[in-house]
Amino acid sequence: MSIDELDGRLLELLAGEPRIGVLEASRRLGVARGTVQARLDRLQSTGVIRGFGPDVDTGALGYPVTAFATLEIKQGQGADVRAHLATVPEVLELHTTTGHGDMLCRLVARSNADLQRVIDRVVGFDGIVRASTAIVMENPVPLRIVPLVRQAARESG
Amino acid sequence: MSIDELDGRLLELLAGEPRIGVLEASRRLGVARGTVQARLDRLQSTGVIRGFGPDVDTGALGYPVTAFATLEIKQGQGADVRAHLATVPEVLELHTTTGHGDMLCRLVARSNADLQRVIDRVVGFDGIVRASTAIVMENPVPLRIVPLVRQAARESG
DNA sequence: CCTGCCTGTGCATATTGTCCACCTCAAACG
DNA sequence: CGTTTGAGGTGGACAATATGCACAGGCAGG
Repeated sequence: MSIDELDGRLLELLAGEPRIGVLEASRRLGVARGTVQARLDRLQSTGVIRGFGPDVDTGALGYPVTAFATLEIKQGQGADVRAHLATVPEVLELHTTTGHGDMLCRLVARSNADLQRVIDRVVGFDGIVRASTAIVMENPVPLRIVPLVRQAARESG
Repeated sequence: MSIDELDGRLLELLAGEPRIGVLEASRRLGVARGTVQARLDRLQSTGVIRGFGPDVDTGALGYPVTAFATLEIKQGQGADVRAHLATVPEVLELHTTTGHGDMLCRLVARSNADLQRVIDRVVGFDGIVRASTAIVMENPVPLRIVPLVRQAARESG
């Protein structure tokens, strides 16, 4: 289920102009519409493309502060902590990791002051032993997949 | 730029079924098509919705390993390091932060062994003093925005 | 009263999903 | 070695649907 060069170009095109339709894509890629349709279907059914969810800017939503928190969890409390964090809207993402901490989560808040409230809510839970927070100042490389897709496509051909 | 309750429901709907069109959305929300169109336009022009980029699963692409690396940067080398990291396809995201490290980046790799290669490439650069890596084992809360959107919508009404 | 927003509606155009027959290439098979 | 088979691409067709755009009317708050 690897990606070939055409898939790569298709993904790249979609990443650049997501609203473009199958027909327009086929024109730009210089292939038949059915081909694009088939590729898209395959990419979606193999799970390479999970979906086309709207890309929401939390800043514009009123949550301009982003932070990452590393959490240390009490033995055996993992499941409880996960459940707890899942109930906090400001927790956008949660990973369990190896290394010094046990979990890493991405938070947002309305302000630096508000971040304190969010953190209190996050760590105000029994299973969490320690938390260390890093506030994001700049985001020089926003989440991107095009370079990786390009590499994946190249390595398959 | 805040969000009202209708915007919230629209975003939620789009997040759940991104491929649905304006017409279908208007049916589900019980409002006129023009209204949905206007709301969508506004959400996009105010930047709340950045776009509808394809949600690519790096695992399905052949990069099942995710890791977060905290980097400590030599004074004044920030710009160079940013430029360096931007050239590494496996760097999906990069933030500059407060706290113990100076930067935090999200990496992917083809395998744990491959991760070593990626890390070597990332830290094999003059401006980087120290790096500590946390490998992601599980992702109990994948990137989500619905709960936050719901809260933002509630707080505006 | 006026402005902004939503509604319901209509229209011409473009796109979609889904068929089909045909072609080519490469791999599997006799 | 020649042949069969299958997968994938092509170009074209079709009805059904969605889109962009425009319009007039209703309703609320300033």
